[in-house]
Amino acid sequence: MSSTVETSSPLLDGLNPQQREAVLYRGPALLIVAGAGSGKTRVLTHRIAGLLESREAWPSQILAITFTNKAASEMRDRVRSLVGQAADGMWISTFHSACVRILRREAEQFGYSKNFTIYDSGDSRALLKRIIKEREADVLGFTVATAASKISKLKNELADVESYARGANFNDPAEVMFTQIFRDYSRELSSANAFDFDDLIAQTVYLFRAFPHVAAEYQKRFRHILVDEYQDTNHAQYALIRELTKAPEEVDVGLFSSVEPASLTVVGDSDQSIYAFRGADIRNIVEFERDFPGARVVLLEQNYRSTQNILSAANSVISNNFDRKDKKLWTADGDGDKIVGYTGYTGHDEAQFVADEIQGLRDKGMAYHDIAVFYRTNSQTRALEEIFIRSAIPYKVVGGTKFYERAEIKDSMAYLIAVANPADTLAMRRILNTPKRGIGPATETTIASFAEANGMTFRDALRYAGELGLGPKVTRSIDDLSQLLDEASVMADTRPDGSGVPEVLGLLLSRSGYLDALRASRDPQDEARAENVEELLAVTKEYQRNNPEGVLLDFLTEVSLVAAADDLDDSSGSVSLMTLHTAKGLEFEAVFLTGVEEDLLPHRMSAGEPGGPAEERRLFYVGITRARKRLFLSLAMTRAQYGDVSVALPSRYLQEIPADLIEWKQSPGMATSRGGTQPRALNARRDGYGGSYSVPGGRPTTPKPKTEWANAVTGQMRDNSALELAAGDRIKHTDFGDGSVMAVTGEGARRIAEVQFDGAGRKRLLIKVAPIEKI
DNA sequence: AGAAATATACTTTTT
DNA sequence: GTATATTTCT
Repeated sequence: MSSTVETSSPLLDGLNPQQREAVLYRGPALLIVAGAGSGKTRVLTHRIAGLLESREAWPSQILAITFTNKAASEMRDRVRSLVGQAADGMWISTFHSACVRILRREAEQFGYSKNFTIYDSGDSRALLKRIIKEREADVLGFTVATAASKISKLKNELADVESYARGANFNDPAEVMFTQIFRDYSRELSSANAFDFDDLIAQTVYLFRAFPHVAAEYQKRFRHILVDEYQDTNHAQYALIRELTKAPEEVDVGLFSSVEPASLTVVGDSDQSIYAFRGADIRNIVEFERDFPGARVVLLEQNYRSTQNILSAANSVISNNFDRKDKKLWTADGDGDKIVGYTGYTGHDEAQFVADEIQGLRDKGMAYHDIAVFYRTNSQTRALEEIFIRSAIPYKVVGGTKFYERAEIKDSMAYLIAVANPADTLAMRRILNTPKRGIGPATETTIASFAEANGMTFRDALRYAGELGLGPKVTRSIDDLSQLLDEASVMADTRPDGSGVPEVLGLLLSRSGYLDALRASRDPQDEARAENVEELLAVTKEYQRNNPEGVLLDFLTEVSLVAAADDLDDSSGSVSLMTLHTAKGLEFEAVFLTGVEEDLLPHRMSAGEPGGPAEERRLFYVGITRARKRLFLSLAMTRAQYGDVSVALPSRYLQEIPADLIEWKQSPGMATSRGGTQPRALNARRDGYGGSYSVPGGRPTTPKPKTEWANAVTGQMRDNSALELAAGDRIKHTDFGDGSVMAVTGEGARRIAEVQFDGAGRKRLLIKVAPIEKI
């Protein structure tokens, strides 16, 4: 059944024995346990190239699933550089893109039409908001967020309304209500001819299970299925893979199935599982060998990315997670520089450190695009951006508040959706009175009830404006809009003079008066909005240039499925800022991991979740292992969040790194000073995790007294809560020198002094913990 | 209907 | 502090 072909080919050059085995093994199932930086992409691409080169598979028989579109195109490029044009017929895409592709082809099999549109989470939330309001479900404690996450969880478990209702407790009014919400939501989605993100996977599984002849087509077609980041697959994705790797059911009666199940290769690392909150089930990878009996397992532990110091830190952090197979990353390339640590006084101070170090790296010849700054939450970008702008460091925030979430962009997109998928009432309602054309809620209701009474869609009801008994002005507005949509639709379908998406959007934006309304507005923000809309026009042009054959629906699909990491441009010449989640799968010469504080990393929200702190530790591990040469860990003693300032403690994970790996430019020791005893002293032994903590009970070996973790050890800590300060006082700060107090605000532990320093400028200081004294 | 003013939550990570 | 929801006013 299985064999390992012994050959020597360029595809094997420079691979270590384990990598070679992973490339060469042939059999029904292969699990590659790939530690961070162990060359798994290389292994995957060489494996694919090997299959193509030896003619074991045609390109069209290969399905490779990656986590992001960027990873997909990278993989395609690398296979192409190995085998040339043969790479072109393969399916290399994300789970979601692959499912869209299948669903578009098969939609008509089960009551959808192939021009369905995709609801992003914002669309889902908007729909749920309306449903919850209509049902007055908020009195039972339902919010959009709770309903959305519950529905998402259910869909990821492949539950639908009926199966949920079967198990529901009808004596519980909340469960009855939720069933109704879920039912309304599903009904609205299907009547809008739309899928949400979770549907894309779940409905594909449903399609395969309900229509074995459809499933058989794909089971026969795909002979080799490869899945990257397998540790982050959820149950629905797992089920999809299971369906695809079943032996195709032979339709001809009485014949043996002559087609073997597809061969499955999965790559993953349970230590990098960071999407449990999204339904990822680590058991998928842990129990792979049980799921696929006879599976071969190959372990890749040699690391080709990072220095040994970085790897040692990563190993020692992750070893604190119990319930994992022991795995140690190692490199043959030497220790490298020490990890640099810094404790800022505030988030701004921390950002300043990052900016200064980036300039230092730059002076030594490192390019900006080789540097990345990571953080746990998106809101942490603000301080970084402010300082970066002031320091003239070019940067790009990857992901975050996205372009496509802006209202003006959603409006423009809604026009396109209304043309591509007239059944999508949500989009229709959005543009109905955008720009203002005198169609208010009352008119909207009239149209909706007319549509319902006559069994037509909302869109078609617009064609009967004259029969709604409305005023002449409103009737005229509706007519105009309806005609504009028809014209745009004809243009999109027939593409006169080679026109495409940009022309359709241009027509809609100009004839609807939307763009003019923005330009004519006296709200200064509308100028920026108009620019954003023009930016979207530019995006469509770019799209059409890259995809001359692409139609409106293709454009909409692509936009719906972009991942945060997709818009990362390697040649941009700027520093990349992103969340730790977005950073997965990427690598940089130098990495700054910021905000390494309790309540941030691990995030306070994770404390209650079972397995939360362990998942946060994996997140920290992922961040550390992105770095090739230099790693910087930073935190702040105080962090400003929405208005007020709170005291921050160093993350528990910091002490899990051996002390001799970190060189503190400014340690948390003098920074963590708090009043009273310390229930969570920095190097206190913690329940369950005895492991390695970085600070020995005695004196740290760091030379400067400033960098000692002194307070945690000696118990001497600063507590200035008794310090009286008023405007006009002179003070001395250990870092900033002498200065004058300009103002004191706040009360008790929150007292803040605004100080004009003679040498260091104006700072706001939290008096309780500031290293200051009156002079 | 629409704009302006005031109140009110909400802050984890994302395909 | 921000974005959104609700209100009040024109």
